[in-house]
Amino acid sequence: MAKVSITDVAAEAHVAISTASKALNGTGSIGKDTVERVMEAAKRLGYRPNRAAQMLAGKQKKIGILIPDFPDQIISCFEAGIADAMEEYASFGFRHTLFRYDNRAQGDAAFFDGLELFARKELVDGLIFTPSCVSSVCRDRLMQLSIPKLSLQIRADPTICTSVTVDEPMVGRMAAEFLSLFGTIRSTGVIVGERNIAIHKMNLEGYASEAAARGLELTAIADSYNDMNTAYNETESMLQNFPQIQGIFVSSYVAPAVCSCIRDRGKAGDIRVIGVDVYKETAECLACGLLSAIIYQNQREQGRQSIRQMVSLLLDEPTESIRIKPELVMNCNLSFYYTP
Amino acid sequence: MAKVSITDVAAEAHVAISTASKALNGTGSIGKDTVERVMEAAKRLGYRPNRAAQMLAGKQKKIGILIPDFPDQIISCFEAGIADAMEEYASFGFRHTLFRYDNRAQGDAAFFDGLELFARKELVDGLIFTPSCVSSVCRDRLMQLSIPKLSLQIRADPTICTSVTVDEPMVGRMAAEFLSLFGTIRSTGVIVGERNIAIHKMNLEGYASEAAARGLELTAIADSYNDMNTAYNETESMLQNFPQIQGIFVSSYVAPAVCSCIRDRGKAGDIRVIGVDVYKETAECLACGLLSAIIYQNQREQGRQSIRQMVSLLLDEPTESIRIKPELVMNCNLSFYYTP
DNA sequence: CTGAAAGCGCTTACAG
DNA sequence: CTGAAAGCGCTTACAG
Repeated sequence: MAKVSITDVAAEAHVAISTASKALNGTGSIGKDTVERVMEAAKRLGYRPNRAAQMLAGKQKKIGILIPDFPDQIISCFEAGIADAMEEYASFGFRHTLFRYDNRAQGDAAFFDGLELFARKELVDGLIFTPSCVSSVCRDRLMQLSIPKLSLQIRADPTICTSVTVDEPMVGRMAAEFLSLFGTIRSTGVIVGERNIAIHKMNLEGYASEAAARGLELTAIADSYNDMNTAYNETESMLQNFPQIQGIFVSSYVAPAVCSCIRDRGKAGDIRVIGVDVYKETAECLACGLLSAIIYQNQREQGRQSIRQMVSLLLDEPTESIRIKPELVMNCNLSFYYTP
Repeated sequence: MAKVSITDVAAEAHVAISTASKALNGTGSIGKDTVERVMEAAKRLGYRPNRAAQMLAGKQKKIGILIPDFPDQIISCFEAGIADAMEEYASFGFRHTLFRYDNRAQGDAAFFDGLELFARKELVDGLIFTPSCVSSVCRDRLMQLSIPKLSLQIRADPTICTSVTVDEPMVGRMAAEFLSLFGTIRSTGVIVGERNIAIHKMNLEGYASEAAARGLELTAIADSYNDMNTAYNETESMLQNFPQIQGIFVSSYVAPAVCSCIRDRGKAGDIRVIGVDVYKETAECLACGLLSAIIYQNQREQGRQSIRQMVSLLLDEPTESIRIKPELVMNCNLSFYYTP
């Protein structure tokens, strides 16, 4: 099976190489039947384009990345994964520009500004973004962009583009199974980010179903609105109102506040807490035992895969949304996930 | 920062492009001072070779892979990871040939045959292998091969080549931490493959140190010699001689036999078992609860990374041995690791 | 709508 | 020891 090149395809279809190239890529204007003939020839011969040659001949592709800037430690994980993958592709001719928008600003203004930056200057060939919004305005604006798009971290409407996210329900399920392992826990509580935001809802649903299957009771649910103080207070009232609770799952990055509250109330050791994501504060809680485990949402791998997907997109290969697997972090393997 | 190419380097060093190329790659024969001048120019300009162009111009690189054929389900995981990565690199011009040697045959004959196959025909530019042996003969034979080499799954003598393996001690440590989570387990046993084989020894040492740190007693150790019947019998006598044991770590793929024995003796539920690696039988034990968790030695990632490393090696980039992180598999996330 | 030609950045015979 | 030239497989102005 000798390697078949575009020259072979062109010959087989009785056209010039340049014509074959245009037909294959859908660029320029070529006769409908010519396209058909070339496509058939390519399929018959089992033609697979040589990426190295494509990169060398075409202009260098540039990937634009638009992500939030808070919370910094977690966003940095995405960046690390992106850097990982880019290092690999950079030597093949891919470039990238990363822009962080202020996701604590009023509304979605900062997100749109970032979008304009990339779109107006036409300086990127593909865009990876984390939407700050679900509004129809956002949707429309994104639809206007004719370059390949990919949503990172937050699942986008599939009619807009494919997504790379963690498997959200699995995060909750793993937390529930973990708490059930102890055998001694019966009543549990969950502190989510904000119940009616899709991602947190999915976390919660996963937790609820797995908890039910394992005989764990879901006694109380509270929203932290991603705020440490709120989380502390909600934990306090949860402990007061439901003294039977022995396990808590914190599905956003406020687990340290929950741990503080439990320690302050002298309940450390009595209540098992499982949080999400690995960063300085959760790592410390895990090390000192206030946190029994962490479900790592694998931001690094999410970042890495988003680049791979975008490269495929830019090379016209078909792609599908993917769900990255969460990983359970205990004390001994923490070093694989976090270095002070 | 405009992209700097070999043309720029050649100009800066006042030599022809072809001379610059040879100097940079150490091919052909060129004056010592010329090489120096080119190298300096390259460094000054921050030259980074374009891989796409290298692949296109050079002859297509072929990677040879020589791995055992037993146990099939586990070796297939390595293969899957290799296929993953090759799919990516194939479109850039890399090829590969995989050969499985019979690792249940007499001595190391089959391994050497495989080695000869690749070496004699000179049909590969780089070799990834899983050594069946640690003999000095093996060592010498490998040293003779002048192509880039990489040891997969089993750590090779670093003077021979770099390795891609799991973090062996961590496998044991995670098992110990997991068993300690229950809070009710005090006395534990370990069933290893073969105590004086390096990889199993490292598993055991990791387990022992983490167990000690967590107040777990390491009551008994037995060798299974990777044989199901032996494992069954060893478990039987362990249960008999040490009835106080409440947790068992099985560090080779014979966990199903250990589970069977425990079930047959009516001890299911009383003794927590944690095994390694995900395949049909362990997946079933996990699903039915005989196994409480599995430490996945991430063969797939090992396979994937071995290809990436080899690609780097073939492109003359520096590499270091890497230790892949094991992952804890519970019931709910089993689907990420195994599909019937 | 189609094709001949230049060129992407490199390596490798080949000739000096 | 050094260099001029061909060519890897593609894309993209450019000319018809």
